[in-house]
Amino acid sequence: MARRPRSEMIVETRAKLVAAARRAFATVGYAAASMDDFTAAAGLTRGALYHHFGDKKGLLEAVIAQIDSEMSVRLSAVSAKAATSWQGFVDECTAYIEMALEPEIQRIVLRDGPAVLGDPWQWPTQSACIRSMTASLEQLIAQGAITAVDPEATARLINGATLHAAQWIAHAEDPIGASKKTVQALNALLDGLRAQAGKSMRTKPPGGRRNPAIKG
Amino acid sequence: MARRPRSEMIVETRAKLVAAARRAFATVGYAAASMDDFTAAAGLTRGALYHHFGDKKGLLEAVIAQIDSEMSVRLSAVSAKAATSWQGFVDECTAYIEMALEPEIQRIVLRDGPAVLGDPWQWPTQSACIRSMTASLEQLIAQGAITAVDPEATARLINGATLHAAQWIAHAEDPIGASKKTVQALNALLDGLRAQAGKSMRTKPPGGRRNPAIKG
DNA sequence: CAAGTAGCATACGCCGCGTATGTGAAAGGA
DNA sequence: TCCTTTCACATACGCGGCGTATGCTACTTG
Repeated sequence: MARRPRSEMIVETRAKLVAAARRAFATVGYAAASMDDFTAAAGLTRGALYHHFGDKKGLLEAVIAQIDSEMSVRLSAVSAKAATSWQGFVDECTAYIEMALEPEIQRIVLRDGPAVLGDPWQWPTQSACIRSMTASLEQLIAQGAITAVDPEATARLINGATLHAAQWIAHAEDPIGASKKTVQALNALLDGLRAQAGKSMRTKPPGGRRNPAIKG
Repeated sequence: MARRPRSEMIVETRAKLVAAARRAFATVGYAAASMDDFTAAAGLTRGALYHHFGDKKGLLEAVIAQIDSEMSVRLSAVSAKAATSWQGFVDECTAYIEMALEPEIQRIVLRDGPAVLGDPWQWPTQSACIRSMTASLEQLIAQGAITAVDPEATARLINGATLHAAQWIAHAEDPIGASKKTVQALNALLDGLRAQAGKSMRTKPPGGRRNPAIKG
């Protein structure tokens, strides 16, 4: 086989471990995932794991960091393609809900992550998404599009609202209906942020579809 | 010592186990809490635990049910003493934040609970708080105080917003300032729900204090 | 080419959970 | 009162998973 430098083997090993762990954590959960099992599935042993990540928690951190960076990329892509800042912000919120509907994100990032690693606000990674939303809000405030609330506090509130709602939607007996209701209610709440001048105008002009995201 | 009937001993044993587990879960967390340790702290052994609760998860369920019922009581007390339905609803939301600031609730109910037991919306207990807020919203809609959004979806959103924000506040470098900002932002969001006629009027008449809860 | 180092595997011990089994005391009937 | 049954709880055992200490091999560096 091709003689490859050590550095490449290392990143490949790390990637294989993270991938295997990610699969295991997503399917059976962090607690039930046996390190012997999923390292073997990656063609390695626990020795490699402890060498690279210190312990099981360290590996979970790496997995979450990976997922979180993917989320950040997706979020910025969504807000970038929006027509107005406000619409971009709303789209970002709905995109958040959509992502939180994915079982992998729910299980690893939203449930096991906080339980094992402590509050997510501590880990620097999660703050990427928060920072993105905070930046959007700051921009909107500067534009005078919304009332002058604290951007970070608002971002946290909206974040929590979307994440929790997503978990409800995912387990609802009628997920499609639940998501529609949620997006409607979310729009109503977000309208509270809009500057008084625009209060009578809803997120989208009347007649248009309320929100295209969360396709049934 | 007094000869007491068996049934009394049983409920006392259960109560001792729940109390000991609650203490252990709150301090070191569910995963790190050794059953041998905290049953011994209660003057019992794991035998009693398995007899009454089946397994460790069963005991966690019992602990959460206990905490949750306490939360329900506190919430309904708050909303009951409010002057108007709307104010009662807002107070309920802020009370939610206050409770979510307590380390015990954060750790057991908000972090370990979902990770071990699955999404909280599944367990019947948590729904008590949700149901309370849903009922408040339904009443407000019937009164025409707020726009006709779906009550349950809205309750979930607000619930998630307050819970997440509380976790942020708890770990913020300036918890007092963070809580003030959060309550302001929450009020702005909630204003989005108010019927158009009242849109110009904020949660409290201008001149009054914005929100008395979350005392600094 | 030799020495050092780092990536990873192997081996061992400990702890914690779950289950199977045992025991003593309360409940119930004659 | 005495015997029997039941049940609350303790004890004993085995298994699996984590963490660490140690060893081996191969790449790097002078």
